Amino acid sequence: MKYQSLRGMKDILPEEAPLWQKIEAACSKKFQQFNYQEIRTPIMEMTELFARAVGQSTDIVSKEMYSFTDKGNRNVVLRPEGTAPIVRACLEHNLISKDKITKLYYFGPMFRYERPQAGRYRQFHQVGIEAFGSADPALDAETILLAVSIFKDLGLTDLEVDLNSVGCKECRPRFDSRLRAYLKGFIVQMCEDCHIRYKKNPLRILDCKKPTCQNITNEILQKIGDSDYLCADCKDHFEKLKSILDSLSVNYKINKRLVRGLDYYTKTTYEVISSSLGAQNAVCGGGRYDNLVEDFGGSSVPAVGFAIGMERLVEIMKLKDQNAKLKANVQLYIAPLGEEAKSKAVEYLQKAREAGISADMDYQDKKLKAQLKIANAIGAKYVLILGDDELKKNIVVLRDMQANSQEEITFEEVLARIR
RNA sequence: GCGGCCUUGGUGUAGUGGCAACACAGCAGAUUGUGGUUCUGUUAUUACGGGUUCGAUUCCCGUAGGCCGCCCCA
Repeated sequence: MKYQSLRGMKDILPEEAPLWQKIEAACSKKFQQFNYQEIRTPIMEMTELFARAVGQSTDIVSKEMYSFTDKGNRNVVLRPEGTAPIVRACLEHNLISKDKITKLYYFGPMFRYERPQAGRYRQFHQVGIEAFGSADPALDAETILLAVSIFKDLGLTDLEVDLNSVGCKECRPRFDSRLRAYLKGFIVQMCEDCHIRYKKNPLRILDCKKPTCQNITNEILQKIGDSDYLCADCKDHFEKLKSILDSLSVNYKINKRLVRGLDYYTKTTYEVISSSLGAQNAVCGGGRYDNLVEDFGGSSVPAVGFAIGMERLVEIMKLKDQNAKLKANVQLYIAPLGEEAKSKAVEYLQKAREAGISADMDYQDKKLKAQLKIANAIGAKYVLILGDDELKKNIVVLRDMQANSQEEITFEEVLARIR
């Protein structure tokens, strides 16, 4: 084979596309119920946008961006995530302010130059939401509930919501230095990556999966207690969020090791994870980002949002529902026999379609037998057979494929019958 | 970016240092214009490039891609 798709990119084939459509439909229905509006931003942005929002030292920015210079010598990237472009668009078009709530959703491809693996692609798709204008934990809860209800609508039950708070710009630095102090004596025993994290982002050490590192952090997590490291405001926010979720009967698990890799998160962070996905188990990730709008030069507008990974969601759906494949359902298949019949068939086909009937015909001059075979394969309900005899009599043979019966009627009667 | 495993028709799988096998799908046919069953035929430069060899699909090296783990995340 001469050409193949680029590494980490994949084709969504007709067989799988209906599943994507089903998911997209379920999402947009929910978004509307929750009063979110769609926004579509370009897939390319200036490099700086992400360096600033996501964080210079994060993996996404430091090694995973598809960046290049365009013909005008601009530094551009294929977007690695959806939040930064939306904040940019909102500020550019004045969509947000601290006096009003703005709720948006998006759907589209994202790009990260990583080593591909199951559930991890270089081009992948996210559906996500962003809600601007309120620091109320009830809004955090709304976003979590929205994600959960989408999964529920899709019939997915074995998912787990992990919840944490990473604090704000007041308490996070304090916690970082407290963590460093705790870890100081143990750091020599820890892994290489944790040494880097110790300097760059000590919170991430909690997220390390190596047993030796976890043993050390286990003790620390116990010492730290429930949410002692948070300031009064963040602690109150976290407590309120938990009680709202409790009152809504949303199941969640506090996971103090949940630290997300994007620098803009403050207070609430959460993930929805599936046990059936292997290492790449997060189907949805989100949280609050109260400083991002201000960092981008806007006024101080708090915000919260999430993103769902489409490929991973599709994967779970496929595991759950092996026979989710949908056949094309054509109502009428026209089978002409001979040249004269073919031109009449083209005319009938167009009339049927204009009447709102999904219809198709043979374009390969196949024998009747072969045409019926195709009609059967595509799941046609009726086949209209048109040969010299029928042309003479100005009627058609309408065959009911399920009932295994057929009759001679006029084309007008066919339309009336099927419609 | 690091480590491990893998790559044979459209799909799923055999197999051997000497003609590449099977199933399913596809297409064609089984006397006139009738499908979903049956039968017959047909469908591959064994991922790509190089090396060893009289001869490589098989052994070796490289490349590409996939999968798994790390990292990270959706």
